[in-house]
Amino acid sequence: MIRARGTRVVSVLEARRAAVREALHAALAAAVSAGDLPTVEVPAQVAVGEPRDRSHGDLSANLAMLLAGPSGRKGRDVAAILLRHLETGRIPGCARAEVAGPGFLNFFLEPGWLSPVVQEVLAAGDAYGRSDCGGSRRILVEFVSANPTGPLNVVNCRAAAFGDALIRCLRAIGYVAEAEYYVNDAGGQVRKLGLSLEARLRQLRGEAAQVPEGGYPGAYLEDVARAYADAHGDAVLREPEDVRVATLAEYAVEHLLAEQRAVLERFRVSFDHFVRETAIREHGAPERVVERLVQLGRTQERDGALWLCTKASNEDNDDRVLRKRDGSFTYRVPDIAYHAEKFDRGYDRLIDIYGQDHHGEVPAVRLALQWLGYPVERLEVLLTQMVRLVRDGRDAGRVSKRGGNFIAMRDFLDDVGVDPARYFFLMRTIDTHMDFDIDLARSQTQDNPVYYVQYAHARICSILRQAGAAGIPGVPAAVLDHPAEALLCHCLATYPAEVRAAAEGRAPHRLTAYLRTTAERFHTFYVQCRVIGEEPARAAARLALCQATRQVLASALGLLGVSAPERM
RNA sequence: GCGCCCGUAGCUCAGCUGGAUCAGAGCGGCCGACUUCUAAUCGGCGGGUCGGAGGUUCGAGUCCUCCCGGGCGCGCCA
Repeated sequence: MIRARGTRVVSVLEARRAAVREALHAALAAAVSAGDLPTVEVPAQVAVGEPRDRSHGDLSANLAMLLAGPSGRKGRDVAAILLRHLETGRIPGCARAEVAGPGFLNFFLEPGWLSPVVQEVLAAGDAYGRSDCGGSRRILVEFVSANPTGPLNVVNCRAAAFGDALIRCLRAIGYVAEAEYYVNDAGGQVRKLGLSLEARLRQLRGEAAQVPEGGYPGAYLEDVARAYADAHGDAVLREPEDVRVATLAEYAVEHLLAEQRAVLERFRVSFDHFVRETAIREHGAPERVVERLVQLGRTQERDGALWLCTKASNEDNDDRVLRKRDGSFTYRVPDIAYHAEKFDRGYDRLIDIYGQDHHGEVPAVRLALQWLGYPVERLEVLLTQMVRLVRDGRDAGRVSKRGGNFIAMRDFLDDVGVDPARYFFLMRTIDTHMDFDIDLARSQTQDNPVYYVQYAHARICSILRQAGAAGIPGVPAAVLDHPAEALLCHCLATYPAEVRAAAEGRAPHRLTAYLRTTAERFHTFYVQCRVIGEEPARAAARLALCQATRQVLASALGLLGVSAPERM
């Protein structure tokens, strides 16, 4: 490991890239002063990447192609000129460089040049892959936020896995990220919930009550009714209607919310804040939002209702009602007030994770917030696409929060297991309309990719146990120059960048791809390279590689909230 | 009709911030490998005009336009 500029640690990969970059700049200067190239502006971003195909070298630069336009020459010609002026001696361990393709300069380094990364990983320990890119900036991530009118389902499961993994990734790169759940515990739906519970309670007493039209007919309210009766009897039924409904609605909300929290906890998803709509309404925030929007001239009275004039903005395709004819607010008013309140709490960035079926509401909320003077550019709305259920190879109906066809998250976890469920959802981008094969999920034991990765971890643990018993030290006693070792080292070296990309790109699914590649390379290494029984220096070096690989696998799995078993 | 998302191998999906050395993985199919650190593994074979057509560029799966196909929204429901 090389220390440069104070305490900043530069990895062997970064250091070698920097050396290539510097050598290229020197070559360019030499070429210009020799008159081989016209004076050109040096591009700010000279990419020094790692080619996928190993026959293309270890590092690759696109500088010549960037200069092709400005210098009026072909990329290949510029590359040849640069190569002529290039002093490969400036790059440690550089055996040769060559021109390839449309003008790439490819650099071939000595075998095993990435070996030092093993010590970097082991020295950094759990901190390897973490960074302070976020600079302790505060991010609030709101997700799941399901209505407290029923159990969570598979769609919520997708959002939960994504939001939680994203938060873990953001924290890993130095953001102060907080998880928030917004509880819609007010409004017409909650009243209907109370009425539905009342019907169930009456049914318990043998009355011929019916769950009202537009209510919640799910069987789960029968359980809630029994729980209520056990705790409080049925005296509430003799109260006046408004007291009756409010009491039962509140009970149902608390009961269902507790169930939601329990299943989320089981799914390893925890929230820092549960913010309730009733709390937002309590001090008149919705009224103030409407007043200000009226004062700002962004509203219009029409047909007895108050409308937000969003259509004129070109960002929404219709105006939206704020206050209904009956005088009550639509759900979007407390929604706007809630977002205003989130801004007021002083976060540097707000992230909302919603289902695609709510995307139509986003423009109105954004516009209202913008008009109210909030910095909406700091609000990111991420939409998770729908999940299509497939059973017996056929469409088993779409899953939406409002559709009747859903699988409860609790049952889903019983079938599939937490690790596979999390991994399964995190393998795909949230933009994908994913097919969820119920049969495959049920049978997933060996086919699920999560086991492939976990197995690599368990295999390493087995080696570590036996090597420990054999007294083999894990130290860099030899250069790791076997092709399988080199590929594995490369995975270790790119891990920090991968974590950062996952966090900043809001794309934790990148880590599942990374894990697969790393596990695959370990399995290949396992078959091709033995640890125990090799001559001592090589055994020690390979053992260190195993330790470093285990550490990175465990770290990446941890960012996804998936366990890293020591035995399987 | 309008808005958002998607269209890549038989199936399910990757392909990072405005392109290059990007056509991939897994599963399924076929053939091989357990007396040595876990075979939940490894090696090999076959498989795609990247929905279509234009455009920008030295270069497009990736960017722009249009078209086709699918999903979801477009409630004084949330």
